[in-house]
Amino acid sequence: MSLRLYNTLTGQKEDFTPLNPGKVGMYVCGVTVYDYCHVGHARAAIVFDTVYRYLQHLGYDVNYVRNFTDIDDKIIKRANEENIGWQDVTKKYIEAFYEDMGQLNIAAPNVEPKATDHIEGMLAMVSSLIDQGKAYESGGDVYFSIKNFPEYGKLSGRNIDDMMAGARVEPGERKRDPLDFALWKKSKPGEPSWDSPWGPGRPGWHIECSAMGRHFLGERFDIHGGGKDLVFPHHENEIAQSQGCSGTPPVKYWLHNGFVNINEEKMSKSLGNFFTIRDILKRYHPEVLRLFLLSHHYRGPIDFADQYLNDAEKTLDRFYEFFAAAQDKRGDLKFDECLDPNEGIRSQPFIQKIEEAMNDDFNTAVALAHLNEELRHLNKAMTALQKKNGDWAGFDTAAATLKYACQLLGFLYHEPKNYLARVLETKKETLGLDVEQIEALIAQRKAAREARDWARADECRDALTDMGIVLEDTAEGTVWKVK
RNA sequence: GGCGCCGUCGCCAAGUGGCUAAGGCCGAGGUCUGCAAAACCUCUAUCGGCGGUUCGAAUCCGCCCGGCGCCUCCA
Repeated sequence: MSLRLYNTLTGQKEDFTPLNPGKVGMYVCGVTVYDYCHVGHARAAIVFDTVYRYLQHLGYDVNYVRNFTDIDDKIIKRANEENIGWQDVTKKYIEAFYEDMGQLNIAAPNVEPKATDHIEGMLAMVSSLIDQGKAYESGGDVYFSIKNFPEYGKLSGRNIDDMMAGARVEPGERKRDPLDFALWKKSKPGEPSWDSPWGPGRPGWHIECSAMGRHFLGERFDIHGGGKDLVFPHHENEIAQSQGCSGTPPVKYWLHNGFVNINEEKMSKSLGNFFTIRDILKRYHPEVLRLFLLSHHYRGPIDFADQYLNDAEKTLDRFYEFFAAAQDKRGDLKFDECLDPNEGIRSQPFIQKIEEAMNDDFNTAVALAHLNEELRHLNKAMTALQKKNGDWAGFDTAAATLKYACQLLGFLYHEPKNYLARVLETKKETLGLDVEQIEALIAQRKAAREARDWARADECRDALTDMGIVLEDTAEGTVWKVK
């Protein structure tokens, strides 16, 4: 079975057949850099990171473009509020974006263009649209003329007449039809501007992505992604502009991820119910957030709450604890080296199960179910091998395969001991644990146990239990963790 | 008002015409352990309601109830 994916344009799952065999051109709408990213942005980044990783796993040569919108009303507003230059705003938040993406282990796209570096391409498209009679200049603005693009609405499933009925023109706009949208905006005094045949101004948001996509990926490419909220009007308008210019639908497959909700309402700036990525990462490991987001299908909504992150954390802990234990048993063995490069990871039966799940429109939830099952099998195998001191070769390969599969989904990139230490460190801080007291109690318990004073030993543990601390007696001594 | 989505075990979540309805968390019992923990084993749902189509439906259709999104900037 080969990859099938849900195409917003057709409303169906379709077989994925790239325009050029073996190659994939993919454009994903990035962020407007006027503030820190929230968990909703993280979801989009992680969803398309997963798509990117998986396409590469399948052997495609992927050209992945993700842009920055670095000129926009909100950026200008922000700059005015903070009384700094608009480039200071974009520079600051682009840096913050890279920090967040780095933390989340989002693979870098091939190109990350900024809109302001592609003004010329935008001007060329706008001019072309005017020449073809599909756009018009009006008082220094340029608008796309909806009625000259009969297919308008095909992505979002709307028809022009219905939309016309409900549309209104904002005061100050110079449109012929209410649905016409700005390709170029005349700039007000003091605002950033670029010269154009229609006077100084700046590009409309939609033309940015059209121009950058076309520049890097051509007039027609395979995949265009973004959040569901971009379907209309942003992506609808991209189609109108690009197809208006070239005569060709610009994108073969449109992919859209669902929202992150808080108490079943969309997380958004305007509702004020958002958490920034950096807020969350103060309390949870980045891979916890990723695992949580991947435990749901990418197109559906996700409700966000600490409880769910806690669940994901427990799952992730199990994986790392397994690999920490396996590493102990296997000494200096590097699991990565247990896979025969000549044989190819894709021939592994377990990987084929993962592929079966992922081929079905990136069903990461099912893939995770397989990972959990495999983890259980390997825990069992590890215990059995230890008892019998059997042949570990099969185990090593299976563990290496499991690790590969986890990393395919973007987690298990850390040394198990480092991960576990980092999680513990975070909890010490967030819970304000008194480590000295904990360790003193553990020492007392150790002394009591050596004296075979079980009653006293249990008192120590009970005291720790009340503090939320769980003890584990291992061959190397007693370790503790937070429940 | 227009378009669309969702309602599956206490919680999260796959499954969208037919094997015993995945998986995780929580809970119960067990193996192991001085006792625990971890790990492992076992157990826990007939799919919002009603009606229909079908040999057969959580899965298709209709109606109802409940929740949400887009239609303005938004991942």
